Amino acid sequence: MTDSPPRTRIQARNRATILEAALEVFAAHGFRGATIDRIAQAAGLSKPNLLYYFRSKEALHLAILEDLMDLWLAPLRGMDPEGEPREQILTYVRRKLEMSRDHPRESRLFANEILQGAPRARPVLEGELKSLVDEKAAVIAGWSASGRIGPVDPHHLIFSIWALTQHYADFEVQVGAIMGGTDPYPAAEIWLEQVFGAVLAPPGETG
Amino acid sequence: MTDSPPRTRIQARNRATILEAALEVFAAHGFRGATIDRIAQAAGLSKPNLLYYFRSKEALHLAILEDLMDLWLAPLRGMDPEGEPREQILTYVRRKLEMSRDHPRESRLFANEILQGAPRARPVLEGELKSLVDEKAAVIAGWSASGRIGPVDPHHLIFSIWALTQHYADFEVQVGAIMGGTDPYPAAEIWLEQVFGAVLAPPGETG
DNA sequence: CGTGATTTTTACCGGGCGGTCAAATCGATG
DNA sequence: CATCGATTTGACCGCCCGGTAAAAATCACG
Repeated sequence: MTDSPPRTRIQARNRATILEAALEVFAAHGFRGATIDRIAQAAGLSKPNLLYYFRSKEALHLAILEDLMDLWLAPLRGMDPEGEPREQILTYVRRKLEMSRDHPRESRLFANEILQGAPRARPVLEGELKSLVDEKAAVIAGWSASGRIGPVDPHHLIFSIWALTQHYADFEVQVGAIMGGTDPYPAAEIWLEQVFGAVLAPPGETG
Repeated sequence: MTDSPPRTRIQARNRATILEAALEVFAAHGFRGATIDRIAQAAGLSKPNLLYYFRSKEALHLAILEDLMDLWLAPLRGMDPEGEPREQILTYVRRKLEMSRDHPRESRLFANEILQGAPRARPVLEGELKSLVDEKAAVIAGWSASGRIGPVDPHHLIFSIWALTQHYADFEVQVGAIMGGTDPYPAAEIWLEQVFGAVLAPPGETG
């Protein structure tokens, strides 16, 4: 009754509302810090009513995680082995940065999960994520070996892209405290292009 | 009775033990996820006994935060305006990476705090941290303007150093899942030197 | 508009958590 | 070894939280 595609209009609407509210609350307070009551309130429902749609807090969190995975990995999946290497990687960087700007809650929810030791997401990390990363790392290694980009450590390059882009979402408060009221994203976009442009440049070139 | 320098040997020993245990538990579970009971147990004390040394969970967390601040900002403070620019920055990167390797719990505790919106650390961010960062950013800007390093955005350069180095502590589980059992730090050190070396290079130079 | 399924509400439970209190124990000092 | 402060313990409180049960309200459909 709680799983499987929604059978009624009400179910579809409420499940979506709940997921949205839960994303907000989980991202802001982490799993333990979030309470069903708060999520229900944010969704405009009573607690038992929410539990009518999701068996448990755990199930709700898991549902979000699954929903998010596709969105989250899309930019990396979109990196085309047949494309122009430098452009592919810089596009990946740009799309990841847009992800932080447009979906900071998703970023913080993931960050929370990983920080706590990924108690719920570990299978995904070791399965889907690892194989995708290994696949794309191989592509980058190929580009690097053929001299189309400079010599790079593909895995650490990917880590760097994650770290640099997600930082603006996950540590938003800190960035904000230091930058005052200034929106960091325009400058960040330019900066990240500069950083990765420099790293990817084949030896002997100058930007 | 709970504040001020410890008056007895027992107090000094127990306060230290508690802080150590609390660091462990707070880093692993966040503020809300950590329980006084768990911390007390990890410290080998009873819950009321712990509360004899720290008035409340809040006070304990705050004490840790204060204790940590010096350790945490030391690498940035150590950046010498009179030193050789490239070396100063690369040394900062190296020291920050060592911080992630040798003090991952501290890193994760901070990350947790910031992620939750820095409810307890915000004053420090907007005061001490901001002024230190602004000061060092000005130094870097000077180096950049005088052409001793390439043109960089000082604030975003600092953010990048934080993001890249802390990533290895805060997202350790994810890095571990992808790298298998391999220790990422040796490769990370080389990689980060490569990255920042490339970014800092004055135009026209080649590494 | 009646009827059966769906949705929502009200009331509640058991456990855990932050914190208190008073009594008991320990430990240094004379 | 007596004494007094420092330390530790056990018992407890009130609140919140995740989750349940069953009745009540609502809805879709003939």
